[in-house]
Amino acid sequence: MASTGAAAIDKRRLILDAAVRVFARQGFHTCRVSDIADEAGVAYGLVYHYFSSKDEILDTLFLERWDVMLAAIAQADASRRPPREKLYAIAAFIVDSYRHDPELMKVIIVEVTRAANTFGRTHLQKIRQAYQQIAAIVARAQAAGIFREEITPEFAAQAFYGSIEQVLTGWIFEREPVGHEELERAKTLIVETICRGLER
Amino acid sequence: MASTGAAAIDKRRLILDAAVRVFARQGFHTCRVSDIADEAGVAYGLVYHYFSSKDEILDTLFLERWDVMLAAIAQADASRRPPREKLYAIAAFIVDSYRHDPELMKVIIVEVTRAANTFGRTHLQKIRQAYQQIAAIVARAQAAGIFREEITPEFAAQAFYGSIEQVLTGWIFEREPVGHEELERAKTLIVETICRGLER
Amino acid sequence: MASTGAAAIDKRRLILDAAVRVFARQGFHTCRVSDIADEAGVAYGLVYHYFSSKDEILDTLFLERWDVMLAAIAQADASRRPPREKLYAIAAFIVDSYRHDPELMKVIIVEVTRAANTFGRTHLQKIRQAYQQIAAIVARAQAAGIFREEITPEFAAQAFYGSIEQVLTGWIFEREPVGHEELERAKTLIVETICRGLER
Amino acid sequence: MASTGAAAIDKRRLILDAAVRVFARQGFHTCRVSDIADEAGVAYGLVYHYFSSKDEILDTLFLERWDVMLAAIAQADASRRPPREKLYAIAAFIVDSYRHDPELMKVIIVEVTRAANTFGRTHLQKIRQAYQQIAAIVARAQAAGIFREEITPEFAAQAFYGSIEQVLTGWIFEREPVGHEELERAKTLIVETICRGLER
DNA sequence: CATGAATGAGACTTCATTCAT
DNA sequence: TATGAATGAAGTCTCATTCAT
Repeated sequence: MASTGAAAIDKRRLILDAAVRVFARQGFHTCRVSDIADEAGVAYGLVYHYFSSKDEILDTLFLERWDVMLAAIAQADASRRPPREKLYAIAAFIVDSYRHDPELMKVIIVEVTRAANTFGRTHLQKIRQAYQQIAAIVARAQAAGIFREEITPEFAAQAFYGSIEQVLTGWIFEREPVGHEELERAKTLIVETICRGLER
Repeated sequence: MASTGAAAIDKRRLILDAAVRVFARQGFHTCRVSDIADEAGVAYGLVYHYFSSKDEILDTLFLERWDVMLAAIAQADASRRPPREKLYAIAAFIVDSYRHDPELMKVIIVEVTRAANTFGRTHLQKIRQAYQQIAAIVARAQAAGIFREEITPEFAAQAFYGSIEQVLTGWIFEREPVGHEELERAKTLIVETICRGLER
Repeated sequence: MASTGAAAIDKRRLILDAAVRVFARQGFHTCRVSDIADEAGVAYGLVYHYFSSKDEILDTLFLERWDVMLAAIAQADASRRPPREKLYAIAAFIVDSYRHDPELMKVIIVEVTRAANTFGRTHLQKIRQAYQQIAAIVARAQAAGIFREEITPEFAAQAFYGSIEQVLTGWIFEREPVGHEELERAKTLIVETICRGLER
Repeated sequence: MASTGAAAIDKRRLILDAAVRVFARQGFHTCRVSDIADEAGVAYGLVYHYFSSKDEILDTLFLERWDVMLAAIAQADASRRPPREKLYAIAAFIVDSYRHDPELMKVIIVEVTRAANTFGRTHLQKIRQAYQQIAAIVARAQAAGIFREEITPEFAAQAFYGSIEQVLTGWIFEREPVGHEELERAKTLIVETICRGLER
């Protein structure tokens, strides 16, 4: 009995994971709820037992992951390391997120971040939080005299995050999987380029 | 005959311009073909006289604009100016494109990229061309000893374009229109930051 | 060309008439929109071209007919005849309505009255108007000393209308069509019974 | 055993009573089986332990109550009182039924009596029994020379029952609860009006 | 060119019912 | 008895596309 609890498959999780694969493969608008159910190997209706709509599935996936990222950024900022290392930690986290689950990152970048428009303003708020946290790191680095003042922290955050997202977008639309080497290299290139642009 | 051609309202253009506004407002998937016809003030069926499908309207908008951008990049590259100025010309062109028609830029950034996933790979190819042209500029700057070699041209192009796109995305999702000042400033910030990161 | 306008089949009307037959046969909740389309011999989507929902079809049928009835009651009341004749005119109108289109009356009595609960309060208001107009006739007959004062006009209207509706309900659920004789007889019986109960 | 039987809450009853409230509030078609379970405070599946379908719940409610009414009518008829008093007893029983449980009466009148259509013919048969018993009372009153012969007993029963039902329908769709006074008055008005119409 | 009625496939969502525990 | 997760058929509504005029 006790073991059942542990062994029991969490159908809700099953559905979420299936949704990631289906959204990544077919796109949110192009896929049908039945595709998700099929991919998860559950009955159609069960999807609606756990989620009130197709939108809610995407929302859930986004929020789950984005909150983890906000936490990672916060943690990077909390350390006493120099700003360049903080930004490296953030870049590394995002790149590793892609390595760990490229399909989920594809869904978040392609379907949510760009669609923030159509969805409620909630996501927009969440997304901005990330920029703001990064901007705060930059601002503090400026106050400490490490980064120069000419560049506004807001812009710096956009350049930093935009560069990362663009690199990921490139990988996402590549036909072949990206090698470990290239992933690691990207972390360095991003920080190297942007920080050099920001430092005194 | 000639006079009719000149006086007659170009309905096709009317439809395309209306589509930009509708796509920007409601999103490509959320809007209906009839919304476009209504916005253009033409009959429903006329849309299908000029375009074979809803997709084709988006394709047309994208290709029209993207080709102009590819030309602008090519032109920037063709000049004998130093690389920093070439990149400035490109950033300026994109920012000015936004100033001139923010709704069109919104559609291209938000809707096309997302659709690139679902639609055929044609767009992807076109989009890559831009990166490649930018990367070529970087590569030549490296060969000339102006940019350092550590950063690959491909990544440099992604960082450059990604930064711009992110800035535009920020404006796009802002509720209030962006001032002229900020637009001009963005051009400088982008080039300043990225080029400084790339230069020796 | 001119003839086309006249000859052209009004598809909207076709759908409404088909809906009456289908609602009468299967009941509003039990029938599908496709049943209506099939019965009307039109494409599924056309139903939604003319009506925004299944509910709206029922609404339309009810309002169309009920307004005619309200007009008939008003007209009966407008005459200078004695109250008994006014009530006879009303009973006759309703019975003749049944004779003319028993299916429509079935729909209105069985489906609308029931739905009055679920639907918005609009119908309820309309339905009440009929009672109020009848009650007004009674009230005036009382003032004229023709009907006795003990019975409130509101109750008299309910008894009158309730009797008619019950007779119709009987016919509606009968397997065999009701003969002309019985229809005519009913008019007299209703008025005879109720008016005798109301007169001094 | 005996104590358990007494102490145990009769879940079946709980479900039936909850169904009355839910059907009255939302209508039979509009409510879900889960709404009934929630209202009863029992698990979803338990409803299906006691009833084989949603329909059966409504059937049960109707039959339970209608049989009581048939018995009441039979009892009224069994007495040696004059016909007017018999009819008063019947009217009183129905009005008191409403007083005692207005929601149940609403369900029976709105959802069953009018829906007899959709449901099997069983209910129709039951409903007709009531009319027939009332008609029998009238017929006997005619044979005794108390009621006049011009009005057929069947019509008389319809007028009588129809008046009552209409009054109840009025109360049912009223927003405010009906006072004791009005309830009592209705009994008298109904019998007064209809019997006067029927008597010699 | 222009119109908008007509078509019908397709998607989401609901919910009665079943079933394993 | 009691629970509520699981099933999947069915229905409403949408909307891209076609077509007759």
